Amino acid sequence: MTQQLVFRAIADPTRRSIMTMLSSGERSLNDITAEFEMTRPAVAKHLNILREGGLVRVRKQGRERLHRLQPEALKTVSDWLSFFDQFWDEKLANLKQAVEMDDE
Amino acid sequence: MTQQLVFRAIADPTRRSIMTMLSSGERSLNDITAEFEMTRPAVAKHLNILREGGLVRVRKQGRERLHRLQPEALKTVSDWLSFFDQFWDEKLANLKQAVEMDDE
DNA sequence: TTGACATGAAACTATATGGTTTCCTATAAA
DNA sequence: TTTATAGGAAACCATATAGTTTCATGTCAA
Repeated sequence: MTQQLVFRAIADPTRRSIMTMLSSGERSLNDITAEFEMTRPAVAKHLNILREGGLVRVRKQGRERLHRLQPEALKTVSDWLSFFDQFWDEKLANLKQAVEMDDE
Repeated sequence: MTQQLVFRAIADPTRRSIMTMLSSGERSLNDITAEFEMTRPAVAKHLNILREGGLVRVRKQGRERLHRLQPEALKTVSDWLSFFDQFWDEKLANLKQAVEMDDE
C-alpha cells in the first residue's frame, strides 16, 4: 500500500524539516545538505524516501536536480485524520452536553 | 520533542490499525491481540508506543487494562498538516488562474 | 487458598533504518 | 579538452525496531 510510504516519509524529523524547507521553493541536494549536519548521501536518501511517498518531485536543470514539494500527497494523511474527527467531535459534544446538563 | 512521539506512533500500520479498532470502544490487550497474527507481547509494545504518543490511554478494571483512543493527540498532526495547506491552496489558485486565462 | 487468567517484564533475534566513506558519471566552464 | 561541480551508487556500520519465547505478578472465582 502506498499510504504507508507517506506515513513512513513523514515519520522522520529530518524529512519533515526538509519539507518545510522546500515549502519556500525548489532546492538542489547540495542546497538542502548545507542546512543539516549530515553528509550529502544521507540527505539524498531522505529525499528518495520523500519521493517514494510522493511528497517531493525532482526536475533536472543542467547538472542540478531541483527538488520541489508536492503537498497534494499529504491528502493521504489528511483523509486518514478526518476519520478520527468524528470521535473528537463526539467527545466535544458529550462535554457540551454535560456542561448544559450541569446548567439545569 | 513530544511531536515526534506522535509521528512515530502513527508511522506503523499495525498501530494505525489498532487506533481504528479502538475507535469503536475500549479494548483489553487480549481483545486487541485476537485481531492480529502476532503475539500478545508484540501488541503490548505497540500499545506502549501509542501511549507514549498520547494516542491511547489505559484504565485498569479488575485484572484487565482497558485501552481507549485519545484522538485529541492527533491535533499535533493536524496542526502540522495545516501549515502545508497554504501551498496546496496556492497551487489550486494558480491552476484556477491558468484555466481562467485560458478562457479569455 | 488454589487455580486460571490478564498482563508485565526480561532476554534474545532478525531486519530496517540512518548514517558514513569511497568511488563513479555527467555536465558546465575554463 | 581539462577541471571543477552536482549528484548517483555501492559497501559498510551501529542502533532502533518489530517480533519472539520464557517467566513473574496480580486479581478473580471456585
